[in-house]
Amino acid sequence: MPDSPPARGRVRLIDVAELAGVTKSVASRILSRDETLNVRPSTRARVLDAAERLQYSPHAGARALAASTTGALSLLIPDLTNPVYARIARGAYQRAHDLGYVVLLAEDNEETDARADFTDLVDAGRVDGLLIASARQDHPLIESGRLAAIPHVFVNRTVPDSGRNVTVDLELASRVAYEYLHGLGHRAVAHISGPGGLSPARDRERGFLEAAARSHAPIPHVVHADFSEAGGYAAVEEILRERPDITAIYAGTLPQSIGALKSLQVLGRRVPHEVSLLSYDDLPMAAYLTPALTTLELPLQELGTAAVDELVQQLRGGPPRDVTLGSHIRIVERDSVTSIS
Amino acid sequence: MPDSPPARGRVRLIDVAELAGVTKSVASRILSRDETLNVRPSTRARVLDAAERLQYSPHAGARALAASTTGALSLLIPDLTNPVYARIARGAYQRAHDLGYVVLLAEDNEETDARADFTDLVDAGRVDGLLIASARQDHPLIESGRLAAIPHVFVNRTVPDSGRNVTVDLELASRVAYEYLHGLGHRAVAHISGPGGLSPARDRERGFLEAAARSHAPIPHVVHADFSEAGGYAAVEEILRERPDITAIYAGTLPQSIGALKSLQVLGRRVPHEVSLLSYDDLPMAAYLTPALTTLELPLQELGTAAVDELVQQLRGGPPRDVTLGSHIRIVERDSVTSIS
DNA sequence: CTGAAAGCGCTTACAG
DNA sequence: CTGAAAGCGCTTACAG
Repeated sequence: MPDSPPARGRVRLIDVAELAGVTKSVASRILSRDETLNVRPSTRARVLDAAERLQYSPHAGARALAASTTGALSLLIPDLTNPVYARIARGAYQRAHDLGYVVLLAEDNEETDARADFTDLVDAGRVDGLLIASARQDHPLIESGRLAAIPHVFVNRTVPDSGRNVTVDLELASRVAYEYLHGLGHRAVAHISGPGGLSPARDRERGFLEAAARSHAPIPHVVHADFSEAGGYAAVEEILRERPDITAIYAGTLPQSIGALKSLQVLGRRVPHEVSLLSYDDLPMAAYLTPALTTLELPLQELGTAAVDELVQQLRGGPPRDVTLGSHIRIVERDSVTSIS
Repeated sequence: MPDSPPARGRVRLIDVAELAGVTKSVASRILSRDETLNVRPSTRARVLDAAERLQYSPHAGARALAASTTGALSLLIPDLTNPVYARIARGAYQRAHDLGYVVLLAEDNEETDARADFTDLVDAGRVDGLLIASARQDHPLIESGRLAAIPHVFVNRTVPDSGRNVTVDLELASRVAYEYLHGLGHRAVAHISGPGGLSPARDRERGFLEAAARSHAPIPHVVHADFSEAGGYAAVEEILRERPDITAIYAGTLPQSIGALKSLQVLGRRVPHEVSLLSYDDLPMAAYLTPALTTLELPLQELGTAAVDELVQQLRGGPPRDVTLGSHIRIVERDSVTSIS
């Protein structure tokens, strides 16, 4: 018959220590998997067993105070409604969990107060490190220099010279995109990029242009637009006004593609027979649009995973470094792209 | 010339106390806005000023230990990629921030380990309360009884007899939907509901059926399907097979609507001329589909706000209660619904 | 109106 | 191989 658990309140380290017949010190070291510790196997077993029976879970705050380590990471994303980030987040959650960390997700964009988030999470000592996927130009956190105080990585964006960018090889991805279109005979192609100088957009754009140059093909027509349906819609209007000869469009995000599709339809250009549309990033929805979208599939979950790996390496004293993911990039062929006959 | 901040490490309560020339006790009480405290206004001002100058931010862990209060709430959502939850989350974040809480978002579904999340967040003492929007049947947390230990509310779902459900009035919403279709002359209508007995789906369905009964109209044909594009696609196939006379369909989620649209098109039924499609929940994307989707707009952000309000009331000692949001429900008319001529 | 002191639940040198 | 003790940064009765 097992001992009855403590009458009320949380079970503390002292409770498991007493159940196991040791002191807090030993119990603590055993439970935190201190490798340098030499204990009799039977003692270890008793402690582990006691913790199990009492369902012991250490108080995060107490541990944070004593060891100045929280076991938490924060993931800052620019837009909760964007599925791209949801998938990065999943990869991050899962890996963090496996490594014994919990990840706290926060939305961080122009409407949101980055300073406040930072205070609530970092200054308040709730997290050990930051995964920053919030693609803002001149991000206030970067400019303020406050990031220096805490380990961090940039995910899916690149901050020049930071030496801690974890990204998909967007140039490679865009090259794959270009060469796919080129291989189908398209020469008059356009690209719907992002607004201003956001790094993912910039990299996609550069890769696309370079691939065209490498093929000695005409320079693609690039249009800057919001990462939204409305952005894609307006971009297509502009493209067709200035370059009515365009036969293929490469859009930077799925919402842009949806807007582009609509615009093409309103303007009476049939997809793919008159204009082919290739979308960046694959999602289930792409298969259900009309026509079903041909897309570029990217290793987003892996991106989240890699970002956590890098951050945890830093927490363990390793140096920050850039990581670029180049595999798992492929075209998912559906009905929105066809060859030039 | 201002005093220089402490040389290194975090600034602590004792630092601001010393700068202000008082003890930690007083500083603590002033900074935590203890209403029962009588201090000379000048003392209060000195302390507040010192905290400001030193950029003092209390250590969350230390506070959690001493006061057993964390200032954090956790929002559990079933699917990060679903924009419905993103909008609830936004409402929640914003209100929580205004009330001095931080909200920690976590994805909680079948693939995820709810027990682990609970341990990491609740047992570890990282949060004061839970906002549970994860619409799972027989949720392990509910069954285990572990929720009894922590204040919580259910958001956008209803757990019978829990007395702490914060929801949009889905029956009302579905009644609005039904009456809209009915008013346009539709009598042979179908509803794409959710899988099994999930509470939001059940409530939508009931409201829709009741509205039909109240109008002495034929009973709508109800089909159960996954909350996904594939679910909507399959549902339409089934509907048209069994009830080829249907003139209008009411879909429970936007992804279902996208799948339904595709299915209708593949089966050669023109929308809206042969079949009208009304979608639950409005998002920017709806306007860019073809045809643009007529939708039911819901107060999702308000739902997040209300949920936080209720949870915080509980934290302040108030009793849990059910809250139903009935306003801000309206039809956004676009091109996927037309009248019976 | 303000201060001294205990205590929240841990970790971690330091002893033995 | 194990224990005693200090200390992390707060809050909160309790005194005065």
